[in-house]
Amino acid sequence: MPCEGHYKDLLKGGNLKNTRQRASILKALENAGQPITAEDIYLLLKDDKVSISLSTVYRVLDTLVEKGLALKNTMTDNPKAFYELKNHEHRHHLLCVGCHKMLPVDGCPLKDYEKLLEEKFGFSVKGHKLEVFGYCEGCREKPHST
Amino acid sequence: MPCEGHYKDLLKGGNLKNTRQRASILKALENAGQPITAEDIYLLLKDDKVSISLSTVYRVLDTLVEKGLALKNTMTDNPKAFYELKNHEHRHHLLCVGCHKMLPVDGCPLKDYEKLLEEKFGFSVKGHKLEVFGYCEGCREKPHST
DNA sequence: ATTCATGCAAACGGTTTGCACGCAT
DNA sequence: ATGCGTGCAAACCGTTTGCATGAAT
Repeated sequence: MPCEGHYKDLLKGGNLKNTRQRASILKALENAGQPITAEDIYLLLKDDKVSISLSTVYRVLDTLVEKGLALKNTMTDNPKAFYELKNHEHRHHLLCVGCHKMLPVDGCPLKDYEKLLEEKFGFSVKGHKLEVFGYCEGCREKPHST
Repeated sequence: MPCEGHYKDLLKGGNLKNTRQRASILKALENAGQPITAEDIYLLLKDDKVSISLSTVYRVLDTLVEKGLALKNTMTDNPKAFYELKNHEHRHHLLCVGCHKMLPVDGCPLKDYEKLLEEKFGFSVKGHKLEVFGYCEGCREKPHST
């Protein structure tokens, strides 16, 4: 349960001025607890009576990613980028193509694979993106419900 | 070494008219042997004196994907979509962030993982996208060459 | 002859950018 | 006081679409 100053420190660590917009975006990302889009953030903050512009959201997110405080992701067949805080454990998400929910899964199946790539191909792995899609438990029983 | 009629059959199988543009796009995808963008195809065909428009390239690619003849992929930090023929073995690519080459890797580390997801979460996996990035053998020795 | 594919140009949508103003330091 | 951050509106760029023409069946 982080206090408000929490965001302040995060920002200071990146040599970033502690503005209301930036702190609000960090808070929104943290509250979400899963990847959300720039527009999501924009609307969340509007609801919260935080005055902000969409371009600022994009600029702040870019900065956070650049400073290593956040992660950016895109998924095929959705032009919008998703952002998440780089706080929590490394994890992936299952995308239900029925209800479009994202199911977080802790742990990562790729650790050994990356080691193998280093050894076999001399490829120095810096990161990866994994997108698994299919039907969640609820939707697999009624796959034509949409 | 497929003959020209090869493409014709592919198209017929999808109830698609056998046009010069479609056959050329299929050929370009096959020649490439790795994921390429719509613009890549457009330029390749222009060089080859095949008259075609960019929108046709997009429309044909969409159709091919829809018919299951091709795969579409997007990578974070590159807004362009990549397309490849769905001919060959399932495989992934290593993206070098130094020289931006794509290194194909046969095989897939996710088979067991997908089985696990089915069992543990009741999630019916339909497919996945994997993007591994880092430095290739050539670039890891001179990572600041760009 | 009919239906489907193509080319062109204009629209679209998410993201980026230039510039003037405002706020954190 | 200074420099970085923000808002606005316009630009950007990959992609999509409407419509009239053209080609495959």
